[in-house]
Amino acid sequence: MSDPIRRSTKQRAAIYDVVQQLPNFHSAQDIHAELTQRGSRVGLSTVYRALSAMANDGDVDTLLRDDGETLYRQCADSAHHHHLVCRQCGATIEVDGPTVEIWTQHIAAQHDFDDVSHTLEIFGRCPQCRAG
Amino acid sequence: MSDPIRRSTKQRAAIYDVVQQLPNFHSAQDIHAELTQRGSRVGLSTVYRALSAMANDGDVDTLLRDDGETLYRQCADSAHHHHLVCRQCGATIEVDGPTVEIWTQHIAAQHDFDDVSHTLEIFGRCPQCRAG
DNA sequence: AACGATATTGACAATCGTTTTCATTTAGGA
DNA sequence: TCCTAAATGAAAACGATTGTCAATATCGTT
Ligand SMILES: [Zn+2]
Ligand SMILES: [Zn+2]
Ligand SMILES: [Zn+2]
Ligand SMILES: [Zn+2]
Repeated sequence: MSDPIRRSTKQRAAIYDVVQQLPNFHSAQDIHAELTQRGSRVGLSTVYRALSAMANDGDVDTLLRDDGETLYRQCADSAHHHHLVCRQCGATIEVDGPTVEIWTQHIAAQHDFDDVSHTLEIFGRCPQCRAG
Repeated sequence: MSDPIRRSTKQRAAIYDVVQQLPNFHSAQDIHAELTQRGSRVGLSTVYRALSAMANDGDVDTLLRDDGETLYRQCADSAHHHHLVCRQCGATIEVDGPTVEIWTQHIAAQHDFDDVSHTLEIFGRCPQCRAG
């Protein structure tokens, strides 16, 4: 019933470092490629496992791409927030919307829904990409 | 360059009917199974193609599940709206949030983002499921 | 009604992200 | 050091979706 004791490994440390250092959202395979690039030979399965765990623990944010691929990112803000993401270059800005949070609560209460959560992402084209 | 002329077929009509009649969100495979159940022998590829086209034309709404599977639904409101979805039974309520719409515009403008869109879904447990 | 160009279908294979398997390795407490 | 369970990774399995392509069906034209 209780979760197994978690041991610290070279691999997880390496994965953590990469996620920490990469800007914006990246796929598990991206991160695995980056690790390989850096000479860290870590199995792809391990990368998937580590990222899932980190996301589960709330240590990293996840973003579901239109095609279903999951992207991971280490955000500055550990509290609940959302993202404004450039569709073209992936530039990501963390945004906060107290009003939206309240609104979702309202809607849920209004329909007598329980145990509420929500997903919200804003997509667009950043100034750099518009200029380029 | 121009799109090919679209011809109407038995298969697409059958798919359309099923989507029209099924409540809530369902996967392409769900819909294919329902068609088979009804005795309509339609290829799975055709179901995928038809649903993609319908979604593309804005005739049906789509919802990305956590695991990346795409769900389709025929909504009553053809205009832009969002959903309050029961995590357990899939019961879906269409909701409107003018405030949220304005807020996303604000955020985008504030960061000089262009060509803005957004995704927003609310998940929870409906009263029926709480009772059950 | 028959024709012909081409849009559509569907069985099947291929793709691709992700998960599982399981034998081997490793972390960390005794 | 020793032991046990956690962790790894190579490879296979998985599952949703897409591509292939020969056969079929639609629809404007004759
Ligand atoms: Zn950009
Ligand atoms: Zn929120
Ligand atoms: Zn429910
Ligand atoms: Zn909206």
